[in-house]
Amino acid sequence: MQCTLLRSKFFNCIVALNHCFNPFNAVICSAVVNSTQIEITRKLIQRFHASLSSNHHDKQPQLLGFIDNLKDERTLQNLHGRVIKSGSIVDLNVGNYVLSLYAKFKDLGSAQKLFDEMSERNVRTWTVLVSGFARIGLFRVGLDYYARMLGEGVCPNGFTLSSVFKCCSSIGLVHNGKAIHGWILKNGIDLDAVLRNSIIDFYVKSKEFDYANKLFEFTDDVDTVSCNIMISANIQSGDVKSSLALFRRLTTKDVATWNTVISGMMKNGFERTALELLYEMVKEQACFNEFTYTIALTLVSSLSILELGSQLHARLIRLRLCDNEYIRSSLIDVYSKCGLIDKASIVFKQIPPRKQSSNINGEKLMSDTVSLSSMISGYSQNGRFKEALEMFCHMVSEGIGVDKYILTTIVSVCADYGLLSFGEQIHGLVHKIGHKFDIVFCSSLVDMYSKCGCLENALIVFDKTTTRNTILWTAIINGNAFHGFGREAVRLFQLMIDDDDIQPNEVTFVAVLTACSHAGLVDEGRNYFTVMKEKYNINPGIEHFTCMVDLFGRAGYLDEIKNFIYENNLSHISSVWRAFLSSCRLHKNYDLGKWVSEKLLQLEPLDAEPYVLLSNMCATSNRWEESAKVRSLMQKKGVRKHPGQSWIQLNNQVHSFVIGDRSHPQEADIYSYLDNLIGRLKEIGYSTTLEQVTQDVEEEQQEMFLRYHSEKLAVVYGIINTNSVTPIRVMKNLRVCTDCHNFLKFTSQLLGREIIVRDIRRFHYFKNGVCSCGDYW
DNA sequence: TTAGGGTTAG
Repeated sequence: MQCTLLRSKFFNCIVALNHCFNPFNAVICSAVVNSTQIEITRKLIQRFHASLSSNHHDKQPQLLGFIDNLKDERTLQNLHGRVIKSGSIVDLNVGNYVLSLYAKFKDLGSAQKLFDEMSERNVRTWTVLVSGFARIGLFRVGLDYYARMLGEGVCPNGFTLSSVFKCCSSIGLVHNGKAIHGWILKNGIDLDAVLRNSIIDFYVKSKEFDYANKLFEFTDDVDTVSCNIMISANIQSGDVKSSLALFRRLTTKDVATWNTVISGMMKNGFERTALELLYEMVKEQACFNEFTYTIALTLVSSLSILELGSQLHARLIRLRLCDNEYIRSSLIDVYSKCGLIDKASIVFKQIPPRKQSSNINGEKLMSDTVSLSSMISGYSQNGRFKEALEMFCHMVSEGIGVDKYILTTIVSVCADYGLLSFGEQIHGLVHKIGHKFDIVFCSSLVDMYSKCGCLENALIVFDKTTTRNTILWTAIINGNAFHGFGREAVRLFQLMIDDDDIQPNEVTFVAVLTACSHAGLVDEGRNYFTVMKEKYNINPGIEHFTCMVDLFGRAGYLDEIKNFIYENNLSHISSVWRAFLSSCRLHKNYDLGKWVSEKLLQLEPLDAEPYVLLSNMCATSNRWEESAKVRSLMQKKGVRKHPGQSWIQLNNQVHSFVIGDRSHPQEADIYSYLDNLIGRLKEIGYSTTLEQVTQDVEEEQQEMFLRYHSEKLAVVYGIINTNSVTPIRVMKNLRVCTDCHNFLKFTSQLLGREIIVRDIRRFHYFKNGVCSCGDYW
């Protein structure tokens, strides 16, 4: 019934369309066809157009009106082609109209073609091109047209100049914008509201807030748009208070006012205030637009409020707004940051087949690069490095342009995954394609080189980065801490504060406390913990408390830890007990370890670590029965140990191993070499360290548990596939065990090989039988 | 006039 009604309504529209050019019909027609019969309507419009005789040129503007309403680019192209073919152009107004529609449809390639065909041009013709290119982000091309326009003696109008100001502010041509403003004043050109607001906006975006303020103050007819720009100006200059005050004073708020203030609060770190304002907006029944939804989703993502994100998603599906690129990428981000990467992937896969816009002046414009970037980053945030890398490689092989966001994410994937050679290639690629090395990318590079074992390269990148911030400094401090250079990390921390006058943040203190802990600098660590609270007003978080426990524990101050935990009300924080337990193991304090594991198990009954550490400690003290009891309890509760995994990158491939792994194509060579190597190592003093074997079994059998640990397999794979001077770099997802540590020391001595192992805590450099950690890890 | 993706710890 509904369908018949719709069809009859549709039929009437078409009849009306065929008989007259009443725009009212076009609106009805557009409303119906938007959701149902757009293809048929398009054909009818084309047929209708074809039936027009050449003396119907006066009808062309009306036809263009239909096309405009229907957003029908194909018919526009058809009309354009037909007119060219018939040789009957196009009066200037029709030409300008078609041109503006191309610009509206963001098809600037066709616009340029038509522009070249036009025998007559006026200021509007030029302005469509200037503003069209500004709208799609090709600001330099827009300015080129502006320069050509001036060269041909055409005088710009307010619309042209508005676009020119947008181009100038977008590519940082502050002087040029100021010069044009001077020219306007000198020539007494009328500043209507649109042009005036464009100039204020230009000054705001160029961070010339004084100029913006002056122009705003001298404005008699202050409108909502200029107030919105000033709210944004205050927010950008960090004056949140003034922007909120102006917002509250404004009686006629539009959707942009709300959007500006909500996104401004969010960008300044006041997410909760932003959320309250969003609810206030709903309460006041202000209408959302696509910008509001994007801002709301970004807010949801930064606060990880999955439920609100899902509600917004449902509404966006109902409103058919999910095809908006901003909304889609924000949705992907919401699901990624809330840990639902598969849901993010579903949203990503709903992108229609890749649209590639015309190739303009050698620049390929790709749609939805940001969604791709969000997806890569989502995979990375959710630990799915392989998928992130695959997606990146796919982009490169398809010739899809990568930008600084994607490159930074990929470098950070290389850091987490320990892929030095891949990370180096990205570094080289950025050099080659001439991307600017911004500070975010550099921080990511410093971190990558540190985490891949190349602290020298991290230092080179750090030294070359002249403008430094807290994150860059923290990355290099942390790199030194991770490599065991605690004193150097502390020295850098002092340099950062004293010489560079950069404020440390909470992460910097985690790095410096870790450095103190690994270097045994107990007094310095205590001092920094106090300084953090008293001088920098940073309240210690879980990470800082855990670092302090680790600091005391490594230094053997086990009794002090107990007091520290209770004095600071930390008994509910499992990471603190975990660090305590590790210290008990390190100092072989079985009784205290048992007590600590019980505490930890009360908090984390499903965490494998306390069971494993406790059972290891029992085994070390030959309390096999107790050790077995712990293991059996673990099994009964269904707790599974996180599997140990080691990997090595050779020739652009990652080779992963687990304990006793037989899946590698070279497994026969690996095992035979390893067995032979262990025999040779025993001749120079290596013996199996049994303290980490947790089973009550015969000694020979115990040794077998250790013999094929994943790091041994990965290192042997490296030895047999590289020349004798290449350092072997292996990554491990757990802490390296005592036996493997011994094995690696003896191997480095026997074979004269440099072996670098990154475990979950730090780097170990094995050379000539010695490890850089000093057997303290 | 208002919108999206990237870096340091865990």
